[in-house]
Amino acid sequence: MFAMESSEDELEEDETEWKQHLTDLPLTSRASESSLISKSPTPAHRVILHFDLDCFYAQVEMIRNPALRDVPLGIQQKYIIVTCNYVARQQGVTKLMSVTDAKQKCPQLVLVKGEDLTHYREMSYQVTDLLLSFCPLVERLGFDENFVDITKMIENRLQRTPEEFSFQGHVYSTSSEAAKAKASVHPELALGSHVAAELREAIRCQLGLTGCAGVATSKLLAKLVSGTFKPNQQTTLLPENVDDIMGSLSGHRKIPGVGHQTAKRLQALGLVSVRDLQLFPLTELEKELGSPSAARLKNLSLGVDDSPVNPTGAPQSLSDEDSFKKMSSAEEVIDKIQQLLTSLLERMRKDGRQPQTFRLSVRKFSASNKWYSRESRQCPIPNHVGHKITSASSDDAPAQLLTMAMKLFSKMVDAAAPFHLTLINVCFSNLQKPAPAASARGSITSFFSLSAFPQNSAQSQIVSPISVSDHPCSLGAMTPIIPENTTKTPTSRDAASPQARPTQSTSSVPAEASRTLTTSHSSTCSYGGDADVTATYRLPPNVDPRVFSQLPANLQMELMREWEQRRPVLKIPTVSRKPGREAKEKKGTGRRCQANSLLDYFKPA
DNA sequence: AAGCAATAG
DNA sequence: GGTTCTATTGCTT
Repeated sequence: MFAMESSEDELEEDETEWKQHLTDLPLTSRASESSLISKSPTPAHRVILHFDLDCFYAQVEMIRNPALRDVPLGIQQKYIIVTCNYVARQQGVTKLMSVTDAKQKCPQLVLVKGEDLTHYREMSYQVTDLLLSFCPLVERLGFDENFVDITKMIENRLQRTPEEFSFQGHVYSTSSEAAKAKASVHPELALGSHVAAELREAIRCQLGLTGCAGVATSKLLAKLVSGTFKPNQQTTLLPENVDDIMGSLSGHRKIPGVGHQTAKRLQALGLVSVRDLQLFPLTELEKELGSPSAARLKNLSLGVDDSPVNPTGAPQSLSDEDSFKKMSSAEEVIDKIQQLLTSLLERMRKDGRQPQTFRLSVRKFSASNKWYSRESRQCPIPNHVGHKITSASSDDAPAQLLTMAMKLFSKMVDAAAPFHLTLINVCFSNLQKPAPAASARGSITSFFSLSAFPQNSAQSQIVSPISVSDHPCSLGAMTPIIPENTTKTPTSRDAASPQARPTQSTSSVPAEASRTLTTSHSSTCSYGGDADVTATYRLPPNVDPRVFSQLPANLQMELMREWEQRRPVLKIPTVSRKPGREAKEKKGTGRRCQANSLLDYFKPA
């Protein structure tokens, strides 16, 4: 906030020298041009949308309790206001302000506790899913932002109806009069602005949320431009104004990807403004940051970003954490880990996937090094334990995980000596897709869910999205909330049908399935490469070979790969336990006894 | 595979 | 900047 203002005088002298280097820089990436297998070489002009919900947590709470609409509202986590509504902002409350300061600024401020992210997380995924129902290329950034690559959609629509558009919303640094003339120069962006407006309207009428959107040719530019008019507005950036918007940034720290550490290193080189970075010789920058980072950063400073919108899919890890002033006793630690595990296990069970690794993190207090330092230890989750997490019947998963947690804990903290923790985090990662149901119906269902998620970006691009104006929301007469669509759209990804992240291996599941899939599946049986596949591989005992052979070949391979993965490769002995101790823990004779045995971890060695 | 640093909202 | 409660990516071993 108090970053030094750039003193351009010092740097002025060398500018001409630097400018020469500047001309050597490729202004666009040529990477895709040399690709031999390029089904779709990245088009010259992409259309990227960035969506950013207004004060997201506050909006969610105002939906849950409409009485909060017109009062100054702050969302409180521990002793800080993490966000607040616009009524509160008018009275001087800001993000990340301490509760004390906020109350002083605004005595009538209403506070809602926001440490439990459940509702925010759920609403966040509803927004992403809604966007996914229009277009398969959606990338999440935190809980309240999404990128959408609508290039294909725009191309299709422009070919079909080459109608003339003006812009919806603002156009960066150009008057509405001038914008009208620009619409024919940049029809993709003009159309993009209309798509952005319709998607914002869909989010508003189906979910009740408002937000900003940015329309541009890259993620970088879409994100930078989306915030220029707030709240609940949108703006489009034209290519001719790229230099303007980059120059408008108050410093290189404002470039997405330049965090505190990078900013410090740049400042050590005498660089403060974005312009400084643009003019600094790449070779010099490489010495400080390494070649790939330097090139990327320099391009970003010039407003050049060819990074793709990577479909996010289901989360790669689930974690739960709590922070506190001081935790220094064994009993507290055990109790806290138990609490965290309980809620994390419930989330894990709803997700349906099976975690393969478990991590425990702590933050230790140290007066000198108040700095952000966490330590963590992780371990594989033995197969039998992993299964108990999802198959809800078994009740002793918590106990086993607690035991594992305490083993990990003892690797970080010598509990025999005094300790002072300020945070504990538990995390499941390496999440594996659940085994598909064995019945025919189950297999068909999993066909739906496997195909419903974009498997990779190249394939997904082929999807011809429904026209935005076909969406129920824009038909006006439709009731909100439930899209009247077909069977299972990606919109309905939920606890019942979690989607694992798209695998990297190229699956040939037809991408059109995500949109054009209807109830008629007469064709699916025609693939039948039955004898070959079923003969060469062993199917799990609960799978009917006849049903399996009727599945499309690509799905068969998908399933085989999964089963290969989860086959009892071997017991991983990393959590080695002594037989005696294990026996003692297994009989859950009660919480008291359990805790007592766990306290062993705190005894002197 | 493990652990951490950096970045993000 | 760091607070909070997450989540991702990339580096290093």
